[in-house]
Amino acid sequence: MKEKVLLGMSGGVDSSVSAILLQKTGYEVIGCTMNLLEEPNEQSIEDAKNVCKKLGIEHHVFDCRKEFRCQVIDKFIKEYENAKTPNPCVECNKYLKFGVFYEKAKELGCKYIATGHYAKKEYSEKYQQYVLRKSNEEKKDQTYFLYTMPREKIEYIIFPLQDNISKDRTRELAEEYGLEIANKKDSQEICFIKDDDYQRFLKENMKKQPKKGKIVLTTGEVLGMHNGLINYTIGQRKGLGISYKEPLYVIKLDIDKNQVIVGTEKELYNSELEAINLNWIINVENRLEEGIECFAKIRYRAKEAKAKVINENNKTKVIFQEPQRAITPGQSVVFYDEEGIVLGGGKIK
RNA sequence: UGGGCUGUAGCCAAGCGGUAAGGCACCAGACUUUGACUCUGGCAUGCGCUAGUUCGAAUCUAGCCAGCCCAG
Repeated sequence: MKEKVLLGMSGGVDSSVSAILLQKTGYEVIGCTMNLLEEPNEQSIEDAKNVCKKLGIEHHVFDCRKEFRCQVIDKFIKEYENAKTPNPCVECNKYLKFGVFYEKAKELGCKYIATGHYAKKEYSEKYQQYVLRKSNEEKKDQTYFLYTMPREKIEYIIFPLQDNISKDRTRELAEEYGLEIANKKDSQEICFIKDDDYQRFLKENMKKQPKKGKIVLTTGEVLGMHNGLINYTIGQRKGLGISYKEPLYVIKLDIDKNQVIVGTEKELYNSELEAINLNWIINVENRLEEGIECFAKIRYRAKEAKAKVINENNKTKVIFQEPQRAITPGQSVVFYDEEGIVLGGGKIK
């Protein structure tokens, strides 16, 4: 009997091609689209349905609006209220894909769940367990968003694209199989903000309105005014509206004084951070007292950097060999071993 | 009021007789399953104003205007 897989389908190229690949491998595929938004993207659902129809597989739409609202959107807003810079995609994977979606799969009698992520799952002899590993397509690798995956669930997730060499190849496959969405643009920006204007979104959805405050140079010199901390993030250069002899970047957001602290590029570098809300995929917690040597990545699209993760005074510190640029509270830090296997990750405090 | 200095794009600023560098800011695009960063491109027919000298003036001359400083 064929094993049943529940595949999350966004209506995009990656998840559609995933459906084909799963089917070819011999799974019984059930497609599903999670409806996350108050104003659903009908086109996405339609596209996913059409692909399923073409392949002759079942398709379901799950209403996940409530979970998405409270686990992703509300948290996103709250983080900004605390002068952090959240990454909603990380939360969405944690609560929706590995949470709601996984439960739905069980209800439908599926042993596995699958997504169109660019990431690898494999059994590791070294760790004697299933692991998450960086995709061969380094540029598209999405393991950064997936580190919250519970250790025991890894065995049951499938990334059909994992042996695929590239995004271009994915599109070729879509073309070969005659999928109409083969040339659909990659998704990007924040999915729940239609016009990509997250500042407007926050102003409309925050309880307290952002307050004006001072923009201060690291020397203490006041250079101008800002329209609310929500409009800024660490490392930001654009939108400061200040002219200076050299480019200025946001170094720090001071929530108590309601100030944006700016400085020069070299003031952006730091060798240390504190991580919270950690999730370890590989069981290395017992080595945290002595420190774990690994490669840490502080933002999507950043290069991993040699670092040591160590517990000190009940805090988890990450100490980098080379200072890192613009370490930003609210973003995630993800740890890899030398082979690109995800050890775990956490949030930057 | 006398003496000195300064006036180039939104800001800073080169230029010193040969046809307006650069930086910041801003705008557009690329990149991107978050926000940033980054990259590429755009951005003064005109140099406080008005005359003049010159083949040619932001550059020299005169007058005027504005700001700053020092004297009273």
